[in-house]
Amino acid sequence: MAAYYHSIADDLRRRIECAEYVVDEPLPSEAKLAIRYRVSVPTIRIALEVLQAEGRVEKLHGRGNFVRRPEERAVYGSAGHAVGRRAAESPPMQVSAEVRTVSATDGLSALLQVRRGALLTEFEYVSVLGTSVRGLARLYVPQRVVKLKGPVVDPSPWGDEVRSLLAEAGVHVASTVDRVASRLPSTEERKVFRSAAPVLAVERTSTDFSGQIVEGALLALPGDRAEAVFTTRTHVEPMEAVG
Amino acid sequence: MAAYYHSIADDLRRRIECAEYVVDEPLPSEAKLAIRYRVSVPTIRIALEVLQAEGRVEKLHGRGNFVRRPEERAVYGSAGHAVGRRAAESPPMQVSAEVRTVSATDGLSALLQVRRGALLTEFEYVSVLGTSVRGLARLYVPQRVVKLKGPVVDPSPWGDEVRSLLAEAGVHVASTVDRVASRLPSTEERKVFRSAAPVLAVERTSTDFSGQIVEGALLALPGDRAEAVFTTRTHVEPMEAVG
DNA sequence: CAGTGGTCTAGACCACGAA
DNA sequence: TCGTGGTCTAGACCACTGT
Repeated sequence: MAAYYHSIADDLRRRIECAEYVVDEPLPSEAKLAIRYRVSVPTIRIALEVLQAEGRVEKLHGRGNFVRRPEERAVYGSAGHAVGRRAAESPPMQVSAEVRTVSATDGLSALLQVRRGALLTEFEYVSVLGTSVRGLARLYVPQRVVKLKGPVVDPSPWGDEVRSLLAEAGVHVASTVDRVASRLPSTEERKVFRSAAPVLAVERTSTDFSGQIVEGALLALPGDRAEAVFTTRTHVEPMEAVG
Repeated sequence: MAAYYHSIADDLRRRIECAEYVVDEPLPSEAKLAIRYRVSVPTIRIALEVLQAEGRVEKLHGRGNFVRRPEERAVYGSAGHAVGRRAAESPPMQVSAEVRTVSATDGLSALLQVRRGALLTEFEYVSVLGTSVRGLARLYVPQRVVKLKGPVVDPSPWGDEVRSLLAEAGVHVASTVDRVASRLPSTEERKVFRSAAPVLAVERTSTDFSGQIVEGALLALPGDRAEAVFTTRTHVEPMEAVG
């Protein structure tokens, strides 16, 4: 009943932790593993997908399945609130940003609670570590709220500049909500991430003190090479019924 | 280049959104879909996995692939800070809780920063909606910090009682860190969730004002039927470099 | 029992990367 | 060019569900 590919994944995981396979080196090819475990290649591939989703293996097309450390994943932290020891471990990434004006699609209109077609400033961030993409971030600010201008210089991985730009324009964020879900990558994401591993999808909205949504963001993180961290400080005084 | 299973997934998604397939009704069987799209069954299955991970389809062994609404997913909110409209939408779940004493394994010892073998009070929560499990939560409190006692009555889905018990014992949580990652389910989780969909894995630690870890938790949420939401309130005064 | 999805096989052919 | 992983086929057999 316990699928055989799980036994294989467990065995490979154990061998990786025993350093039988070296970090940043490829495992034996899928064909060889199939022979060793006396199963077909697709079965081996499913076992490797399990390890990939754990961040222990990175599949590189045409090269092999490389042993990785899950601790070296990139870290997304809410609204630039850098967090604890993990943040320090997150390796420095190369980030590129583009700014343009778009009009709200159905999805964006629901996220930002603006009418369909409303003008938005879009900030598109791509974070890269070495040759591997660690995150796609699209931030949106309704131009009704404020008309921000690019370009963004020296961008941070998750678009913290937008918050600074908002503050400079006199728009202050009071509260941010991050929704995190897991899904499989879209065609585009699969191409960019070069991976079919599950994606951490983050939907974020920031509101000002009047409750108006002043910023929204859609992030896609490759689940095998990134994670999300949130810090909540408990107030000393027990407080409010939220409303 | 764009895998054909993605086209099939896109087509099915569109038909679902056009209400060509009814919510809570099964799609045509995988065999029939394979004939309709002129592909083999495994290809159809991959397309359905995409929709499953989006929460649009629930696969039920021996019954069929049922159309679902992603909005009806259960919501995990950090440390019981119920959140916005989404929380209201999260349907009420049946929750069972067990309390026992365990000694720290390697993983728990790293999470809680206690020595291996240290005694811990474990709270195990299982949340169910109808017949579908929506979350597994294991909370740990080092007995060195305080020796809590069960049983827990009328448990909440994510173990908020533990926080209350801590407070009653004079232990106050100052800060909570949630790490969210995506992985494929373990053998056990696959059995409990009855699904091979990606799991949202949450590692949580709570510290008191002295920085000591007073509680830790490991949560597994079925990615196709649950999501995580975090709310961050921005302080009015721009503050500290965290360190 | 019949119909469904779950796992697995033993191939085929294509796309990618390095030499 | 050759070895790698990515996609897909056309089955087989098992497990689960409802009748």
